[in-house]
Amino acid sequence: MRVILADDAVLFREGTARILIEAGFRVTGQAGNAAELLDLVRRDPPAVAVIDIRMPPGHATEGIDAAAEIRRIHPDVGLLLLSQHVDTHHAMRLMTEFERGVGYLLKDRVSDLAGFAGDVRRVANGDCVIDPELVARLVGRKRERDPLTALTERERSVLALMAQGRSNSALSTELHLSAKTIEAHVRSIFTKLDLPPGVGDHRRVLAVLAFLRSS
Amino acid sequence: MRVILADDAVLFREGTARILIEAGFRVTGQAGNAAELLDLVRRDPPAVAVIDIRMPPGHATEGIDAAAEIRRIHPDVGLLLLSQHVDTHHAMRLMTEFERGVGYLLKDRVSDLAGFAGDVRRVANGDCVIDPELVARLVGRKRERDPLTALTERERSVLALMAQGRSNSALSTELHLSAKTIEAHVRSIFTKLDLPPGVGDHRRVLAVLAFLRSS
DNA sequence: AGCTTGTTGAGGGTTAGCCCTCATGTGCGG
DNA sequence: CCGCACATGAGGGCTAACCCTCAACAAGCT
Repeated sequence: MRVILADDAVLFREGTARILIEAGFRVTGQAGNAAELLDLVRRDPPAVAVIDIRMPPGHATEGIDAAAEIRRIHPDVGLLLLSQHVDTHHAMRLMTEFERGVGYLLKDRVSDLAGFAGDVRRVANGDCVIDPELVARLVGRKRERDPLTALTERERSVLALMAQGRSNSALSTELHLSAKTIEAHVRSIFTKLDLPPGVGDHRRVLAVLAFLRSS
Repeated sequence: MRVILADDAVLFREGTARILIEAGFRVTGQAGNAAELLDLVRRDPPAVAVIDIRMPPGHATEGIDAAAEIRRIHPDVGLLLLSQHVDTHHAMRLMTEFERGVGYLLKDRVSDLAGFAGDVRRVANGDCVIDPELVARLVGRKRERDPLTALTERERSVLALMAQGRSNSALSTELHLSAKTIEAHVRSIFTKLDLPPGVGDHRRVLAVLAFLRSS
């Protein structure tokens, strides 16, 4: 069974390649970023692609985006997404966008090589595989609302940059939006995070704190 | 050359083991936590131990602590510490506590397997190896330890309240000081935390982030 | 077609929080 | 006594970030 690996962390990617080879897979390619991954898949579609969610250049969702593109051009390629951290947003997106042949595992929680190889095969065969802790989180998350779930994708991007201590001007430049648009998003974030104006509050800092608590 | 690996992330550890075996090392043991690591080293001291800094149970500094213990009981065992993130505190501790036969590399920045194997050998041979980015950071950091140590007691109080998302007005009320005094302290905090005015920076948020990182 | 949501952004107005200079008083150490 | 650090705070000036209303377009759903 042919597999392609995508992860910018060389040590991890090369190590995983060797593990999969030992388990009987044929690693037909390795990519360090999303563009290389798409190239490799177009050239020679594997049974399954094992993809790190965060890859260059932005280290945000390039892995998932590439996975979506792969699903579009090659619907039969299984997609196993690996992540360093629990992220229910990514998991939710995966579960809703992909109906079959998809997996989402945490790098640090793969405790058994044979099990891992089995998961890769299952995904290649069209099954869905998801880390059990994520299942629990998703179920548990239904009740307890993460305030950040109320934010749109764009708003979350804006807030992530705010949380890096970026100014509105920097956000405007980095997201290629006008200052007015940034202000509109910031205001919406405050509203959705239930941060009304208060004499004693520094709402931007409070929004950043909410973001950090959620990550 | 004999090597022991310690990392609770099975996928990473097993993959790294295979890479080292291919490079000619003999992996005489693998540990998932610090206690197992110490057991293995005591039983059969290797030439070098490759250790993840963060391991169970606390995922804080168990790797370094175990390394210190190994250096105590087997001073000739090389110690290569691996970390997921740049952390100059850990690096500083390593450089001060261990004079030779020590290395500190970032998992995500190992870009070349042969180079990695070479680093492992160098550490086993008593050399010191450190990620170049960390060198740069350390050089820049020589002067400052924890940035917050430069702050006066009063400034730390002010910053703590800022980090709760409080406004200057609230600080003024809660600390029974004038608005002008609050401003003076905030300005001093920015200066001491080396946060000069920058078009792209939101300095208050950056100061809060520095506080949170330090806590 | 109508409605809703999300994205983008303009116009106009306000102010909290920043910036600078200057100053006083206290405590400590040489 | 002098110098320094810390704490406090005044006067004055500036602007990034906030606030509001309004609007256009696209996509998805009924």
